[in-house]
Formats: sequence, C-alpha cells, structure tokens
Amino acid sequence: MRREPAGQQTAETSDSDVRPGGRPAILLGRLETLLGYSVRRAQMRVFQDFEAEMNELGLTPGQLGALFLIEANRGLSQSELGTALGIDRSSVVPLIDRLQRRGWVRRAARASDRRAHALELAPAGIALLERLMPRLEAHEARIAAALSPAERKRLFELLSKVAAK
Amino acid sequence: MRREPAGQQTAETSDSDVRPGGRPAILLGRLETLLGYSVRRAQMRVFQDFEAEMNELGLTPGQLGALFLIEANRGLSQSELGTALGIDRSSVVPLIDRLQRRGWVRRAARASDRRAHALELAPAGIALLERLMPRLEAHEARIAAALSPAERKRLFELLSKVAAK
DNA sequence: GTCAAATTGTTTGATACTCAAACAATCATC
DNA sequence: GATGATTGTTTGAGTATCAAACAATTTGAC
Repeated sequence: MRREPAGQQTAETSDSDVRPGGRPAILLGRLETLLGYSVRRAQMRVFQDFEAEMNELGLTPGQLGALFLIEANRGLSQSELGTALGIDRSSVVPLIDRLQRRGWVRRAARASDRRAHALELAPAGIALLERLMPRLEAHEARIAAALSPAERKRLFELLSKVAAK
Repeated sequence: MRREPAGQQTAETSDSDVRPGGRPAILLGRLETLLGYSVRRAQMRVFQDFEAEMNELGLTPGQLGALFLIEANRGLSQSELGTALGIDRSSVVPLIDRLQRRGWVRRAARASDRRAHALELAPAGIALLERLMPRLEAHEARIAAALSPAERKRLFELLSKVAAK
C-alpha cells in the first residue's frame, strides 16, 4: 500500500467470522429502526428513478421544483423562492442562472422594486413543463407501483405529518 | 456593520388574505401532487432535526449510517460499505478518513486479503454510539411526534414499499 | 506455476450544492 | 435627507459525488 494516513493499526482482526461462501446481505443494525433512515432510503429510490427518467432533459429535482414554484407563483422574488425551497438566497443565484441559460426562466424587472427580480417562466419553460408531464407521470407511477391508490393517499398523509413543523 | 438574518416580521397591514409574515402563502402548484416531493419534504425535516440534535457531536446522517453499518458488520471492507450506503468506493475514503481522524473507526489489517481494510469501531466509536443513543431517540421521538405507534409502523411499511427496487 | 484479469484503496480532477460574509444598489422608515 | 433593512450577487470554504487512473494484491484460466 502506498501511503497510510498514519493511524493505529491493530492487526487483531480475527478471520474467524469471515463470511463463508461469498456475500451475505449486509446487516442494517440499528439503522433498521430509524424512521429517518427509512425516509432516506425511499428518497434515494425516488431520486434515482427521477434522474433516470429526466436524464435526457438534464433536469434535477431541485430545478423542477423551482420551475413548478415559479409557475404557481409568477413574479416571486429569488429570496422568496429560496425560502420556499429551504435554501439560502445565495444558492438561488446559480440555480436560476442555469434555468435562465437554458431559456426556461426569465428574471423580469419589477417596477415596484428595482432590487428584486420577478421570476417567471419563459415560453420555452412553459413548453418544457408540458412536454415533461408524461415523463413525470411515468416516474410517479413507477414510484407508487407497489402501492394501491389508498396506500398512496395514506403515505401522503403520513409524510405530511412528518414534514409538518 | 454585521447583518443578521433578520426575520421579516414587519407586519402591520390589513389582515385579509395575508399571512403573519405580510405575504401571501406560496403555492406549491403541481408539486403538491408529487409523491417524490412529499418524500423530499419529509426528508428535509428529518435532516434538519437530526442536524440540530447532533450539532454538538458534529455528526452527519451519512456518518452515523456508516458507524451503524460498521457496528453491525464488523470487518467489512470499504467497498462493501460503499455499496451498502449507495456511494462510490472513492467517496468512502474521505468519509472513513474523517471518522478515523476522530478516533471512532479503525482501518484494521485483514490477513486474508492485504488489499482490503477491515473496518471496525474503535473504543471511542463504541462509546460514542452509547452516548449518542439518547439523542437519537429524542430525535426519533420528535420526528414521529405527530404519529401514533400504529401510524409510525404503517409509514415504515409504506416507505419500504417505495424504497424496494 | 504463470500470467492476465479483476478487485481494493487511493489520488486527482471535475461538477455540484450549500452556507456565511461581504458588497452595491435600492427600498422603507422616520 | 439619514439610517437601517432588503435584494441579488460574488467570493470563499466545506462537503459530497462520480469518473478515471494508478499500485498493490488477489483470483482465475491456462
């Protein structure tokens, strides 16, 4: 081995419990009982599927969230968007930069306040969302494939109880 | 001349459709119907609460996950850990570096394979987990505060259905 | 046994995301 | 008009992630 980060190495590793045969499933241990970890795993699955579906469009969940929020709240400021997304307003800048560079979003002037930008969808952004909906619905269907409609509704309710502050 | 985040509590307008902050509520729009976004919001809440609780210990969810996996699978390799965590093995390096630097984890030698490191908890790591459990339980209780035991169990089931590949 | 292929940990490079702190421009308030 | 607050932005630091390369080592085919 080339370089070692200089730590104590106790070569006391007993090979007695070396897994026989190959690859037994890795135990989750205490993680199994943590609600947070359960949410995290579901989130990973969702994210992964989303990424695969939106691959061609090169859209991330965060970007889609921004687009939908701008659509539903035309003219909102970057600060307001940041608050709604739960990120700092300085983090909104590169996010909108990218959406604007792609022609999906505009930073329109706001007559009443020349500091703020009034965010709005550009025509290409509106078209994108329309074109995107079938993919999004396919993604949604895949995510909820193992759930009955009633279970899906129940999951919504329970998750919103967790998310509620 | 330092500026504080300063909440927007400048409310003194007519309270008709206006929220305490002085602004109309931001609409979620189509986001409202997306299961993925629902999971994401719950995840954000969990993450936020975790961070606040583990602030003093300076522990992230990912680091705690690694510690628990190492605890439950003593001697596993970095590659195996990466697979279990869903991250690349090159990303495991700085993760373990940090845990090792803090004295919580050891990269022990493995006689049967001198390429791999056998990951194991150092005594300080074991002590950490013990010391940490009350905090983790408090966090867990807060997260599930709005859920009955039956609802919590149901949420586990539904989330695992979503996470199942 | 020998040798090619696979594996492991690591480094490097690139991208992305986040916040904190500072700054100019602008607004709000007095 | 003066003062403080807000907005968007830049910069800097930290973290996280992957891909690609690499040396050391193991494994498997022959």
